Amino acid sequence: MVKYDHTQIEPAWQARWLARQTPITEDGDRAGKYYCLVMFPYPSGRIHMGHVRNYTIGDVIARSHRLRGRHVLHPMGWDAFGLPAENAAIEQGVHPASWTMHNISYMKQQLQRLGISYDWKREVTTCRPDYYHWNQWFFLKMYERDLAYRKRSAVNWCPKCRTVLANEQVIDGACWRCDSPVAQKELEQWFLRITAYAEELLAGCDRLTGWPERVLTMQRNWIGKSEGAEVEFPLQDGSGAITIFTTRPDTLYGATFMSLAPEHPLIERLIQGRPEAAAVRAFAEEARRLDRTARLTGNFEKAGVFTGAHAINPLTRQPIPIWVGNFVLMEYGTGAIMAVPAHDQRDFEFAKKYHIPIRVVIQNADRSLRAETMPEAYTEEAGWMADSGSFTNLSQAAGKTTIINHLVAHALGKRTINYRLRDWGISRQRYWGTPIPIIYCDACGVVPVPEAQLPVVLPRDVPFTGKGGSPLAESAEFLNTTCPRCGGKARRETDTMDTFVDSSWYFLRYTAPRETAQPFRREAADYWMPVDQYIGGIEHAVLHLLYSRFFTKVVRDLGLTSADEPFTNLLTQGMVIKDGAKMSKSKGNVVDPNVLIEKYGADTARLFSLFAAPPEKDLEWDDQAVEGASRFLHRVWRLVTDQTGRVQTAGAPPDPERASPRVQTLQRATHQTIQRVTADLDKSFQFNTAIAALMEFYNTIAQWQASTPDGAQAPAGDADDRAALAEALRALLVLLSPFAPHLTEELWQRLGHTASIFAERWPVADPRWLKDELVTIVLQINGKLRSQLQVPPELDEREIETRALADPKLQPYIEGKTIRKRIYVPGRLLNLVV
RNA sequence: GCCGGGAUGGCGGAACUGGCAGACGCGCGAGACUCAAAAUCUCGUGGAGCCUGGCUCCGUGGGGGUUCAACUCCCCCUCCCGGCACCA
Repeated sequence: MVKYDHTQIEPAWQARWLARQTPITEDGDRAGKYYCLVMFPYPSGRIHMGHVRNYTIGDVIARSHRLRGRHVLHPMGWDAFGLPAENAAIEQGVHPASWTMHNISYMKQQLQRLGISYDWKREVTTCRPDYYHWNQWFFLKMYERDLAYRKRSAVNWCPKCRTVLANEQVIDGACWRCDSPVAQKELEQWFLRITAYAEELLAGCDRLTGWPERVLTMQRNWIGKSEGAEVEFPLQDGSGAITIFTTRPDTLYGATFMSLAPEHPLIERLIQGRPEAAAVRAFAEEARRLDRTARLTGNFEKAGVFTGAHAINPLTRQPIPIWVGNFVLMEYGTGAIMAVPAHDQRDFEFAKKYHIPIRVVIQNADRSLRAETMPEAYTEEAGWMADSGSFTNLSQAAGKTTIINHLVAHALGKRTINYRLRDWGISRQRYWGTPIPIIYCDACGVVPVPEAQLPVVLPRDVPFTGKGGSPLAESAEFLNTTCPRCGGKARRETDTMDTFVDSSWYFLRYTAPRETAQPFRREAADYWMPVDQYIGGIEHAVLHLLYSRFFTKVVRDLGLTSADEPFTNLLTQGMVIKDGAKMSKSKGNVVDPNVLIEKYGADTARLFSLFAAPPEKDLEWDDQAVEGASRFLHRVWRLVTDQTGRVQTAGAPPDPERASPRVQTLQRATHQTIQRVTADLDKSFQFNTAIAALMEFYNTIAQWQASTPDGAQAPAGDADDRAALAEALRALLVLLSPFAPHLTEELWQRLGHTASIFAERWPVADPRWLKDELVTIVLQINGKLRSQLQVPPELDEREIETRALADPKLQPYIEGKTIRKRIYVPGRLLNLVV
């Protein structure tokens, strides 16, 4: 017998698959298209176990759909711009381009060693000018449509990465990449107007039924829609008004003061010449200096200062004091709020602290609220309007709409919607990214680079000092240019784009990766898009997944494709854990995929990473369980190679009617396994149970084989027996092939097939074999299991009951008792209530 | 605080639409092979008790409920993971 030697088999098949020039993307086309995409990696150096798991999941999905006759697109590429390359340049003196390209070729080779079936002819690398050309092109299109704009604003600054971060890239006040605390900085920045799509991005969440609920929740939270009204509060001195945003216009009669953000532009005018002026300035100054992380977490003392000025409550016509509050955010709403102590907990505390009146204007169900005795604000959106002029006694809900209508009718305010979502700041003060295609001319101002001059190529000779500031500004050759409009002296924008721009449309580029005249071809994109199955980590729940949805909508509105959403189904796979923690160099719990592949082979690595846990859950690494996966593959190898002689010349298996009981047993197992594995893959990618079913199937075949009558052992043994075995082994191999492609391909050839196992069709379960010959009927007395009955499935209820009543094990329970009720579940159980 | 997800043997995890809880794998125990070990193969393996065929009771985070029957449905609670959070 030949031993299973993955070191021989795997490289040989990888070479043959690669050499076979048939474009795998064009295989199939019998049952429609299927676009299977796994988030492309940043080429950081080498593949880690998380990648192994991730790409294996994608490969099993792609291979199984191909076997089932679909036209499958399964591409791979590189998210190749980014900071690590630039840091390597600063630390080791390697150019980011060489560092990146070197990593790509190494990681590509690693992916090939895993036997992942990518269509490498469609490989996309974002740091190449043929790709980022189109980043620039999209930027210009957005600029034309006012979806890209420049503004000076306070931005998130990571002091370690020495660059700006988008709001989405600040996690708990720290940099998403390096965890450093984020500072505020005033800078001129380019923004993409993602807020123009806020409503559509939010509404789309309801239709993304193929996405995990928690990702949708995160996106909804992030967009943070709140509906309400903007209301004008006239200043008492008649010199204008303050506009506030509120979600509770029904509480307007209870507004007893106002608060402005410390940055609010109106403050200076309000305090002009008042005795409070100095104190207010000092307070605002201090509030602005408040530690950003404290401010982000709300972890500071809420305080305010009275400006001395008053505004008029537009409904009560009463003057109310205007304060400045350190908790009011200039970035949200209008930077000014009306404060209703009785119905907002924060306002309540503030009013108590500064002795400001509290007015109850919404009563609870039993109308028992009294301003003097309330221990806390009543914030329920329920109850009855009180003390609210003509609105008194309306229900809270009716009051809300009626008051909004009243405000609109009297031009006191308007219905508005506010979003938490901010525009996407994309300027980065780093080198290794897409140059922003803008030119600044002293005469003409901001001038976009004409499309014909794209791409604006990233220059290679730039000093990497690590001192901060945009490295491109150091390159005189890049910086100095002529104005495309007037031909005069001008300089280029030296910031580069956030790398999330690159990954926001790469899935479109895969549909026509070598296109040179446009980002992609419409027919190709319309054929393949949307991605049927997208696979990646949960860490991109808001970042990449939100940006990609935004880009897709922009691209659609540019008339380039008809897709509304990029990804129909999303699978977020769990992390790979060892010793209770995420694998990381600093914790020293890393398993190197190369070592694993050398020792056990890619098939074992693949099988284990799918078997140990369902894909969405974290996977706890277990070296011993890896051995288990390897053992299973060895057993399959031995079983098939031992039986090759008997199986090679076997004919077709017999019909159920004329098969011997022995043959029936195996046939039934074969078809039930086909059914189970197919269902597990279809349902929700339950690879773990699919593999378990294959293991059980192996166990059945091996036991069946061990019980073969002596005479049948020979190659010329019983024909039906051999035919059933042949069918079982063929099914076993094909069903296992997406998981363990090398082993199954090799065994397939050894069974005498000349074509690849991947040219095979996925087996279809024959319904005639799915019925059991005997079913077990559970016998219960009062719902407790007391006995079992083996009966043919077609046996009727009456006969089963007769047999049950005769069952000696039931006698102690039914003797001398009256049967009050019988519950019969066909094919499952009979429950007698006594 | 709000939202989402979760809790099942020693471990990873199964269980259709309410119908035999613990599939499959790991580990562990016993045996076979071997001079021996490794590898491999066979059998056993939720807990407790009676007893050695077998039987009984308990058991899916905790407490109640619905039902002939609950890991599954309903109510309350605890703990864990993730997200959001002075957002007006």
